Amino acid sequence: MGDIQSGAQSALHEQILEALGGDIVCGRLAPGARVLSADLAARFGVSRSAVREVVRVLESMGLVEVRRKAGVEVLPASRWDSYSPRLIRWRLESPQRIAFLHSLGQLRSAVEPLAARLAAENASSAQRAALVQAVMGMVQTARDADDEPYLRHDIAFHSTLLAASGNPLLDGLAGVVEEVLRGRTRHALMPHQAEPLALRLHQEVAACIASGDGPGAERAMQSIVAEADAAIGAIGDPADD
Amino acid sequence: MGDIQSGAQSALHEQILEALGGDIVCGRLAPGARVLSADLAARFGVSRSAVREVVRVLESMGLVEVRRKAGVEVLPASRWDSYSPRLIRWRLESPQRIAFLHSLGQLRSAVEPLAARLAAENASSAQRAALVQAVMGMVQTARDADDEPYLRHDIAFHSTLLAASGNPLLDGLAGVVEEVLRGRTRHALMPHQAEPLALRLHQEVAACIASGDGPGAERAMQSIVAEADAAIGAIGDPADD
DNA sequence: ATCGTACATTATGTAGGACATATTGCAACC
DNA sequence: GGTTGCAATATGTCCTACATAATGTACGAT
Repeated sequence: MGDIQSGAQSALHEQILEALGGDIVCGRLAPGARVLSADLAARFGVSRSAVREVVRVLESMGLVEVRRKAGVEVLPASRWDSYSPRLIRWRLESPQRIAFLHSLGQLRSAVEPLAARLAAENASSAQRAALVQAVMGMVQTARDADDEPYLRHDIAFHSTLLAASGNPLLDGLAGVVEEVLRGRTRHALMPHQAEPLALRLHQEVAACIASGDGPGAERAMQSIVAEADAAIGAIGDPADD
Repeated sequence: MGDIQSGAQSALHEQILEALGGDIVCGRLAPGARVLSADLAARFGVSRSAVREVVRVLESMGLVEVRRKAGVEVLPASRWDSYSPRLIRWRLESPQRIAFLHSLGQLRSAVEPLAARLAAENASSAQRAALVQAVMGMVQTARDADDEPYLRHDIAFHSTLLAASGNPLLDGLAGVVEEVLRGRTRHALMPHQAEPLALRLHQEVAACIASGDGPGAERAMQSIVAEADAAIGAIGDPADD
């Protein structure tokens, strides 16, 4: 809420988008609430042009609906299109973050094993090498698993795997998975040291894909996602800031 | 391309969004291409404001990136966020429609069986009843499976099932699945009469969910998606308009 | 001749006013 | 009391003006 800081020059609509979107996703603007775009302009201290662009984007994400004469109406969560990376990020910043991470975990448990099997069949040799490389990077940085370098290798692993599936829709989930991994680290849901089991499973997936063992890759990836979801539960449940 | 028809009043930006988005997704505007927003305004015969709103939405979907002084740049498909219902629709209208439907089929083969199992565990009694109801509607309209009433029941079945999973992210795929079913009908990829096997499988899923049989629902749903994907291949491959 | 830097050009970012238009809600009338 | 019509209002669109930042070029130095 409140005014927009005039620190970062330009990207004004970006800031307003973040503010408004965050307000809606976190529930500070409840579904059914109506706001007049003129009021928004006044509240944020910007022109109507800027507000209109923001509202258009929110509308395209299904967060709001704009009705002539009635202002913009906040829509219920069921109408949001949940796979916009921005929306994912907002949800990971909302108080219901833990529940949402579990939903993401369930989705990954269905999608990533399939992607692993397809990757074992379709990956290019460069991609197979990149997967092995990523795992090596994870092992080398495992002592600080809650730090940026480990995160980067983890992201590279999963992104490469999804891309290697050869299915553009599975690849399209790379951004979502990345937000999950980032959110997990950012919100201190990662152990300081990487789980040895997790590392071993990542190695196995990479090895199976390298050798073209689809079912093996699928099984190992199932274990990865199950382990990850369990870890969030263990850490996240007590300390629910 | 060309000018915007002045027939439909208002919703101007909507029309431009459809035109521009379609051009990009169908490849008429190739990735890497740069357009000046002033040129766009001139081409469509509208003001810069309208174009700006459209460009913002396209940017939020990852279709374009706007660079100061360099105009808007069309991004490669890997950058698009693939799950926007609009984007799905555009892709189903593009020449690569058949390939995309197979990608969607793979995704559904991972997601919908999981959703069916979860639905068997979590569905409300109203949802269980709605599923049975939807299947009954499909049976009754099965003689014109390529027609609107059958389509409506089919959509109701899958949407209800995804919602009943209790996972908002799976529910979030309802729009995607709906576009698949609609696209399949619109582009004449449905048989005139419904496959008896498909009907029987839908009945089995509904029955399993009604009785709380998760694994059974999962298996039957696997068969549904496999059958659907096979059907598209059979019809779509020869007649690839 | 090539590289680096400084500047002018240029297209976007933002603001704000103007008019058109559709929807809402009230009021009058049947 | 229900229906029709009118007026108020907020959005849709357009236009103009100025600020700003990035690009590409030209100049100078090495």
